[in-house]
Amino acid sequence: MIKAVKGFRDILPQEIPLWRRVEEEARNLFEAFGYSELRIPVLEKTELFKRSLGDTSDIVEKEMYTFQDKGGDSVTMRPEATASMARAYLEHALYHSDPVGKYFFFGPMFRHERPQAGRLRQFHQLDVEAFGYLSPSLDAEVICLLDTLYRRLNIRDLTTLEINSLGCRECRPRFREALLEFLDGVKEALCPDCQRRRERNPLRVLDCKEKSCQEVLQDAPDISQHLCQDCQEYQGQTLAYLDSLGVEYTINPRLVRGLDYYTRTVFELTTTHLGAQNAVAAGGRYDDLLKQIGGKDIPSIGFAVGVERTVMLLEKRRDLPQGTPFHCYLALLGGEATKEGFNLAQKLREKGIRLEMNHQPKSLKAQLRRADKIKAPLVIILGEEELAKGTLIVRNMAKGEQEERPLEDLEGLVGYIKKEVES
RNA sequence: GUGAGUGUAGCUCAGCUGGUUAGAGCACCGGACUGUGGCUCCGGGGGUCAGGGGUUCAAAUCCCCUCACUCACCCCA
Repeated sequence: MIKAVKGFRDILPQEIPLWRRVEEEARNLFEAFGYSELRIPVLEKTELFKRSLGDTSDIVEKEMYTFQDKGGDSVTMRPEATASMARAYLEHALYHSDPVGKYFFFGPMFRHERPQAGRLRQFHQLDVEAFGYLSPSLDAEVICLLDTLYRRLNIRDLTTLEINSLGCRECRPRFREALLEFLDGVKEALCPDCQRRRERNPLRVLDCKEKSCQEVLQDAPDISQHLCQDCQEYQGQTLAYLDSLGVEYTINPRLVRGLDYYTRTVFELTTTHLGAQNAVAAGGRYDDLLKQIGGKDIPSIGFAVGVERTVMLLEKRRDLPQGTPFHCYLALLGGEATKEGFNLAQKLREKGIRLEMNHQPKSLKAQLRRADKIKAPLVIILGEEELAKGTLIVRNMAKGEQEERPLEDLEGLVGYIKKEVES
């Protein structure tokens, strides 16, 4: 049997209500905060991701779905949305019509990783980007948006918000130097992974999970001590805005993000409820990215929400939303009644009744059993007897009562069904 | 890419140190109740025991290989 590709999965009907809950809550909230939906393509030129994520990042080095299209171009299925959003923003010169561009996106991302709990090769992100302003109140607003989303979803208490500043193009390199110097002195004591990180992305050594590394790092330089005056003030103001809103967060000077393009404010929403994958949403400021991919020098900030992981948190709650219920089930007995019922079903559906009908010659018992299974509150019974009399039976399943009504009175029937379903 | 674990019905699993027709619960279909659901009782369909090879009189069970899935490392949402 042909099965789905590894790391790619179906989202079955019973899971859909939770997905819709997340999507709808997010859309409403994003729009309330002034963001417009912008839909980006699945495929981009490979170059876009190489330039934005950095050549040495794991995503670019080994996780991208990259191939040659028929024209010979190297193209890549997007592993994240920010680069594409920035590209679209620049390509359409949206900065001409408005100094600040606030956009959101929802869709699948692709990374060729080994799947495990909370990690798939095709996964979904909700993505929020604000292009144009370098302003602490904007940073605080973006973080507050994320905080509000999880409070609305009633899972904020399952998460922790961590914030840090990575510095700007002035002070970040200086910190990097200081860190490299320190790591050079202790390199023997580092785990093999950190030996490698030291070469490729030294900041990443800071959040190594290895206990021995964390001990060695006790005396590592602290980024907050290396921030320039501007960055320090910027972070101070951002945090002050968050404090004034009462957003709960912790400052984590060891928080570094995996992607190269981040500057200044970075943040992560993590959880301990999802196995080894603890990041639920994450983002930060990327003031140099737009220039890096060949555009104008426009400061920006954004974040991405892992939808599967968020849905998994929602599943921790017992108040799961149900799917859309039916109004009624149409049970039919006999060939003539089936023909008549087929037309009746369409008439009722045109009137807005959510109706499922029987399609196979089955006993009334079997049809009622199915009506019960799909939780239809009402069953319309139309058999040869009713047809002969020009009537039909409407049965209220919860009450176990039923009444006979004239077949011709469609308006009356619709009104009756709606009234019964309400009660 | 590395490591570990697990593969028996649609789902969750039992099947002891090899022993005859491979089981249960749930789900599905039907009957008891010829046209009235849920509860109960009874019955039914559904399995190349992941695949291949080996050991043996005999393999779901032991050995080897392959594949798949899961978890973890790595990385990240």
